[in-house]
Amino acid sequence: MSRAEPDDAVEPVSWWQDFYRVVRRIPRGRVTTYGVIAALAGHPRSARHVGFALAALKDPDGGSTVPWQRVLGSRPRNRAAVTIKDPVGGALQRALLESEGVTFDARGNVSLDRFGWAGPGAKKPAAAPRKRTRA
DNA sequence: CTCTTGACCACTC
DNA sequence: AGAGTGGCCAAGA
Repeated sequence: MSRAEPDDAVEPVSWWQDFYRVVRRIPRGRVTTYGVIAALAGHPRSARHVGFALAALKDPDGGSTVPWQRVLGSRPRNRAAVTIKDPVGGALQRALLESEGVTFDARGNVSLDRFGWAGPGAKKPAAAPRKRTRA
C-alpha cells in the first residue's frame, strides 16, 4: 500500500485511525459491514476507505489490535460476506470468525440478523446498514 | 489540477 | 441471478 503509511502520519489522527477506533469496539462474536464502520467513524460515504485502512493493518505492529476480521462487506437481505482481495486473507477471516461463534452460510454469508453489530449502543443485533437516501 | 486506484454500496439491465 | 455501471471519498503520481 503505497498510498499512505501509518508511520508517516505526523497528524494526531488520520481518517483510518477513526475506522480502527470503531472496529476495536466490535464485540467478539459479532460482525459488521464497511458501511456501518464508515458511518460510525463519521465518514458515512467513505465505506471504501474502511477496507483501505484495514488493508494496511497487515504489516504494522500497531494494527494488530484491530479485529479486522469482524468487518465484512454488505450483501442484500441483511447479510454480509467476505470481500477481501486476497483469498488467503479471506479464509483466515472466515476461520477467525467461526472460532468466535459466527456461522457462515453455504455461500459464505453471515446473517446480520444474528451476528450484526449496529454500534456501541446497539444491544440487539439488527443492523442493516440503512439505505442511503439516494438522490 | 487531472487521472488512477481501492478489503465498498446500490441501482439497473 | 449474475454482470455492468455510477457514485462515493481520499491519496498518490
